Amino acid sequence: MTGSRSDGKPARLGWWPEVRDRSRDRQPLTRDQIVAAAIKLIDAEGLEGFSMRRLGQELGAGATTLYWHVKDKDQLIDLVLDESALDVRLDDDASAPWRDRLAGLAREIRAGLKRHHHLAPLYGSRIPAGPNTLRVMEHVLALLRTGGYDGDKLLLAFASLTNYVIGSVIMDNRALSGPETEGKSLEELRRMYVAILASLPADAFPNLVRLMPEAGPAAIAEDADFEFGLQRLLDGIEADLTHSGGVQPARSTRQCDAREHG
Amino acid sequence: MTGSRSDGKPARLGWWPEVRDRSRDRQPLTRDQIVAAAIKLIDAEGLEGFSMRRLGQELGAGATTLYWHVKDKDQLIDLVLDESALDVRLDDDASAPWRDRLAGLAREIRAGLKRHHHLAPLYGSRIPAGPNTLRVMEHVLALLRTGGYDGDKLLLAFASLTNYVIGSVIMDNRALSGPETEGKSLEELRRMYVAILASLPADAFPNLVRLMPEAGPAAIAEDADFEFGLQRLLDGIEADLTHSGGVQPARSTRQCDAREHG
DNA sequence: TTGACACTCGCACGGTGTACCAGCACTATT
DNA sequence: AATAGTGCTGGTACACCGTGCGAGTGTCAA
Repeated sequence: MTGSRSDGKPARLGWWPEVRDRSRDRQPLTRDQIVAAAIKLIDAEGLEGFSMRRLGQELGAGATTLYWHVKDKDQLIDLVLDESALDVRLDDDASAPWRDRLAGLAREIRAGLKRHHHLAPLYGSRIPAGPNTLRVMEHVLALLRTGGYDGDKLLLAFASLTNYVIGSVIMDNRALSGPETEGKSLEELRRMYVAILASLPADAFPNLVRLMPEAGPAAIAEDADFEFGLQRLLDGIEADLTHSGGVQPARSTRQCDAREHG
Repeated sequence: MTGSRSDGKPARLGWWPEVRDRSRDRQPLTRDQIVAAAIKLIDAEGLEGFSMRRLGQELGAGATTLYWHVKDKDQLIDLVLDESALDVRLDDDASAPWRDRLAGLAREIRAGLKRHHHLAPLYGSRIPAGPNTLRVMEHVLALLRTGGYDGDKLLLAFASLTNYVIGSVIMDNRALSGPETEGKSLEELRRMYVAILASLPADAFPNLVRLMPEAGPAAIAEDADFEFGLQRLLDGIEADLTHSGGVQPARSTRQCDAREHG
């Protein structure tokens, strides 16, 4: 990737200055550059392959140089997580029915997080509060308010949806990115699970053994489980809103800054 | 903790054999002992404080001794996770309405996992398939089948519930076990979040700023969000069952080994 | 010319997981 | 009784990690 280093040539000392990363050698490194490189590195090699030394190397810099721009590996990861939240697209169609908008938003968040699926395990241990993450949260809250949620229930509905979406991303990730599942096709994965479950003792785990043979490919399809549960959750939320006097038609209550005109 | 070692006494050599961990010095170490000690250590000090050297020390053994009984730190963690699944209590009241049984089961799984809340981040990166975990899964599947689920939808409903429960445990954990939130009371936590959210720019995040002041203590109460979403999810599931011809009275369909007689 | 400042990075420390292997206490076999 | 095996222990060593420290660089202001 960097200039050839070990190819004998004396390389015209000082003329073509024989360096690795031209773009950096004059300008100082930037926090943004570091975060971007970190995301790229993690996307490419997963969290295992991510270390400060390795990242420095990737940037053509010494490992400890990074500490001028960033307090910690921890802080860097927080920055990475928040930056990755930028990949959640928040354009939603304000003319669509409220429920569809909410479903679409949930799907977009999930899709955005899955764009950097190696980050998924990190959601389990830190609570990001960067501007980009907050922007996403704000958007969800606004939409929930538009639907009629308020006070206690706004918080409860918000947390429930978050639980579900994050949970689905995490569960997906761990099913798809183990060392032995990495890069397998869906059909291969299905066969693998069938084999594993079929090997279980049928007397102790009758339902597990029957599970995969009975379920067709549609049930294994990407997002199928997420979509099913999402619809059930929205069923319940909708019912809750109508029951408790809230309204769910598209454009009734106060706007609450839900970016109706995007 | 161990016997006094450096207190001058010759210690009656060989009579009271002056060792640290009596129970071990004759019998060899056991994998079960190791796993148990690992859980205890993680419960006490979190994942940070857990290393092979530290664990060995805790057992009065050399660090590398553990590798005779266990392949990897990775494998050890898998064993720990599966062992911790034993703390999920699966006694349910077969005479209760189906929906209540399912809710109770979900609550129990969540409660069981939260008994070792330091393990929560690990659910994000590995997919446990030990006997105890499978036992829990089997139980959920059996109950879902009792309710009328089958084929594709059985898998979908199972995955949805799992997503939600695991997600809620993970989100809870990360809200409650950061370095700055550890051991705070609920009221303190609430105040903390209020302060954080209140400090945000109100024009960019109007709904986030209003969120906490509007939500009363009931919305912050432990399990409140979990319970709300669970009920909404079950609303949807129930509706789905009645709509698609399934039945949801308590004791109708085939038993499917749901341990009706506990 | 002299500072001050922004920035880079080599060195070193204390930690990690774990491969390797020499050693121990038994038990079974000769 | 001597020997060989076998189950188990743990010390040493290696490669890697995050990161504090401080000596170095280049640039710009005074």
